[in-house]
Amino acid sequence: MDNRKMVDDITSMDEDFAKWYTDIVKKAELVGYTSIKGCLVIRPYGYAIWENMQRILDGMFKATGHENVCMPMFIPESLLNKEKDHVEGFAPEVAWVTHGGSEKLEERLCVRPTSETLFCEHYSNIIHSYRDLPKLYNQWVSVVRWEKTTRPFLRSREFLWQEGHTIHETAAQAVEETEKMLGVYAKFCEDALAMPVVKGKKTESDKFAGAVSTYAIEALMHDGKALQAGTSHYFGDGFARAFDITFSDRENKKSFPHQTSWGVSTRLIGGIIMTHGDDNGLALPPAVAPIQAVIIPIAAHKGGVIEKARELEQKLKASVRVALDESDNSPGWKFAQYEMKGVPVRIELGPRDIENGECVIVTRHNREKTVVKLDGIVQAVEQKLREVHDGLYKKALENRIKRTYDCKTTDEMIDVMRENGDGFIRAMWCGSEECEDAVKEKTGAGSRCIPFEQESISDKCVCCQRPAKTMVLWGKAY
RNA sequence: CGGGGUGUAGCUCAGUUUGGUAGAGCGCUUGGUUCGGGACCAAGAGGCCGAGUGUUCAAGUCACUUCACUCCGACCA
Repeated sequence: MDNRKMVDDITSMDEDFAKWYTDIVKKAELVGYTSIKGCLVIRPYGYAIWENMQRILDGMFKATGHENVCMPMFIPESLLNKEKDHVEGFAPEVAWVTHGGSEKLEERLCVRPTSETLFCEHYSNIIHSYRDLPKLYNQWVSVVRWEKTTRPFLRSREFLWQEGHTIHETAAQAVEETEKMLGVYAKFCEDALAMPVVKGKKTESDKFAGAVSTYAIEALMHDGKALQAGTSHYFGDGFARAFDITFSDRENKKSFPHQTSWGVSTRLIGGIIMTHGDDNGLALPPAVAPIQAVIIPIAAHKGGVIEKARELEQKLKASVRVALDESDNSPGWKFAQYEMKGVPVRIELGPRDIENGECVIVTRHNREKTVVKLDGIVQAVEQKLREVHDGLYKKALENRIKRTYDCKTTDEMIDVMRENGDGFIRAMWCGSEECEDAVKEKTGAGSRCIPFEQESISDKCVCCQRPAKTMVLWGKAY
């Protein structure tokens, strides 16, 4: 394997990970800046990744019985104010519309930071009987949160996402939905994005504004920082009471329904970059890569090369997202270019290969070269795509395992992080908010989640040494 | 929101200290030679020096304001 760095205008990730990240999003043509802080152009290559993610996720939502809808982008202030915790959580970061044309509005409108309130207003209009339940809705929209610090994909002021909103007859059904959708997200991250995640529950202080409980999937990035990759919330009947959503139940009594919401966003693209990328650029998981395989003709001016390359392209087209680069850039330039863009598989085809009835296949994540017969090219490329997915997943999982540490005291946490850099720390917790805050204060690592898969590291709290209740996953977060 | 850094050609940057006709490399265009890891030669195009106000005979350069990007914190899902 050849690990030389082939692209010298990307900052090395070991030297400056943050700079490396911004270099990648610019050089791989994922985003462009605009004159509004934190509002980005998602360029065709970046958007194509999102479209692939959407297509796969949308299929999973449909398969679990959900319907797509679309709510307005404005929320009247009075509507946002109806649920106390919710408005307190979101008010500091909403953008307001105060004028229509030159007329000042009677009531200002906020640009949706999330759409719970709109869904609730709608539910109150359409739900009357237990026969109207459940409603399993989802929408693909953008939302606005006026963030102070912005970073492409990871934290922007406007971002694309999907938000699922469901409403159920019983609490048990809503809890089941919350857990089911978290599972869908975890499966998507692992099967489509090759990104291993930890499923867990958020602590009280960290849950969504207005939720009874919040579940999340947490991923560990290459630099040891955690990324919340998706969330799923159980609301109980709190929103229903605040918005007066009622139905006649099976005993003909007035009853409050139970709700959930869940979302993932373009932030996942940031997660892909920081999970799989290296000093040569992006490395995209095949399932979402806009181009899965690129054909590079060698000595394209020589007789028969271009014709053979086009023939190959046609053959692959049926089952692979394939591109043929006929530009007159040098082969070396193209190698570097497509590596930077993270294309999983490269096919080199030159006069020598054609003579032998073969071609060279190179996989992005490890740069391994394989010579294959042109006869079996389709199967060979499909096989290589699976290898890239598995290779990316394995590499990411190994990074997480290597960077996950068990600690019994906060001093141990500090030492571990100083010696090894950031990562996940598994440590016990007594359940008090004071200790949660103190750990963050002392170590810089906050609570990421209470993993579903519990293990007893110790019987005492990592902070106060009183009896521990649960194991918590701690880490520095994006 | 606090602290640092940066805005000059499409990109990366020099020029600012000491005010005096706008620079380089890469990229781009045209033609030719090349082609198995970022090729070479020749000719060309390309700028309201982030925006605004001020000082000055004269501002990329000095002062103030503002916007954006970026890093570190705080906040945040």
